[in-house]
Amino acid sequence: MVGGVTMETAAPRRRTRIQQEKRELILEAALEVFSANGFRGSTIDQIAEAAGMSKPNLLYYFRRKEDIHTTLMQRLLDTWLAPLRELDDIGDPLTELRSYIRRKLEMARDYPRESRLFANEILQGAPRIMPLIEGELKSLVEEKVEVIKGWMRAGKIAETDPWHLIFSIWATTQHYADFDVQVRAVLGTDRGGEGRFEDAARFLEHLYLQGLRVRQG
Amino acid sequence: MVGGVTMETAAPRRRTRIQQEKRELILEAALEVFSANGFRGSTIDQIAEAAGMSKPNLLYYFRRKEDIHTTLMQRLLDTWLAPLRELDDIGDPLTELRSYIRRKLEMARDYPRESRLFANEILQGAPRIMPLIEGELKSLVEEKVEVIKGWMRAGKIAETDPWHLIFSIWATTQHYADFDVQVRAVLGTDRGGEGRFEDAARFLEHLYLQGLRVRQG
DNA sequence: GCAAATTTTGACCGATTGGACAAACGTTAG
DNA sequence: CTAACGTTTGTCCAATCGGTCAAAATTTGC
Repeated sequence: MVGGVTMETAAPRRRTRIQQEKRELILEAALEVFSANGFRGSTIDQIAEAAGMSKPNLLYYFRRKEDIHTTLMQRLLDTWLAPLRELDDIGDPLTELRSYIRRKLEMARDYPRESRLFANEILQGAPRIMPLIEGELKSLVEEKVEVIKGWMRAGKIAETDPWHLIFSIWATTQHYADFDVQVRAVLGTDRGGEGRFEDAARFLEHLYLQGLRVRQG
Repeated sequence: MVGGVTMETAAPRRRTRIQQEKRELILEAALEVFSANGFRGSTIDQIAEAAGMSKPNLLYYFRRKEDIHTTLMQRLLDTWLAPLRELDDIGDPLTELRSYIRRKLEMARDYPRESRLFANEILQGAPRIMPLIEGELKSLVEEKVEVIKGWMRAGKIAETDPWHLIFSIWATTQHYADFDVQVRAVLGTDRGGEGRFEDAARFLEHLYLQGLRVRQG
């Protein structure tokens, strides 16, 4: 087959319709299983069952368990960093930051599995996505740190550490996905319903808007 | 032995010197292994090797893998909640909160393994410590929420949601233990040294003190 | 010093795991 | 219809897992 007229350009083979569909099915199932049990805590059998297929069948689409995980992580990082990418120079700084916080909190509410998958990976020392952290993520943060520094220099928001500002927004918002069971258990049945995200949004908005407001005098 | 003069009061047998020492050794090793790999990701062999003994020898002191984990978690929760227990009515509210934040951040710096062990357990849905969360932890938080509410009623700090204030303090401080590799990678070699905890402390102090200050006007 | 109790070890077991493989099955283009 | 290709499955394997057990080595109480 080497040198054949219809030969594909090296590695990334074109996929058939079935392959595309089944791979999506597997990734969805794997997200469910991995986020609940971690990488080592999840078995191929669990993922295969969640995807409604046999283990050898699953291994026909992903040759190794790790391949599923890395594919998942690569996709994840893109959507996960989207809110930060939108943080832009135009518009009022406090409004921009408030929008960013709200978007991050909405992601924690609507995509908790993605958040937990990511948290699991970082907790284990990020053995499989360290390059992405040191590359894509780091440079994006550096870019946005400059934006925030600009706001501070212009006297639009209080002078604080932009890096730790970003960290604290990550921490406070993702907390509601990663530590969800604890949050719900502590709040109890009455306060722990769906309204908890509204309460959290209100609190965080207050904390950050007043905390970053420029102090007069 | 039953009915002997020196009989122990039922279940909790007194331990020999060797048992006490070896159990401590095992728990220390297990903390290292569990916090790095999670419960399912850790093997008894790993723990045994880290403790410098053979697997059957380890199983002589803890009959099941889960026993090690639960023992570790029970001890952990006590020391972990100590800073919150110290949060007291006496003294200036903002000073009390600042001390609490500082203590929590110091724990993240000095006991990152404990933090990660806890995070791992919560991430997996807290299957082994849910009772402690719903019991001891919940009632402690409820108690401290009342303290904070008192401060708010007295006009000492801004009126916000005390539950989410506590959550956000947990999130922002533990972040530096649980997501340590990410924090260090993003900050880079120059800013990611030991000084990062000082920077974090300064930022969090600013954020919370100004964020909770009573607004005039 | 010695007997009883405690501690340590090597060998072993059944269950589960990630993955390989060839055969069987289905689909599709000509 | 049929040959070629893509898909699915049952079976199997070696490695690893948590845990058992009896025997050996050691410590301890007297």
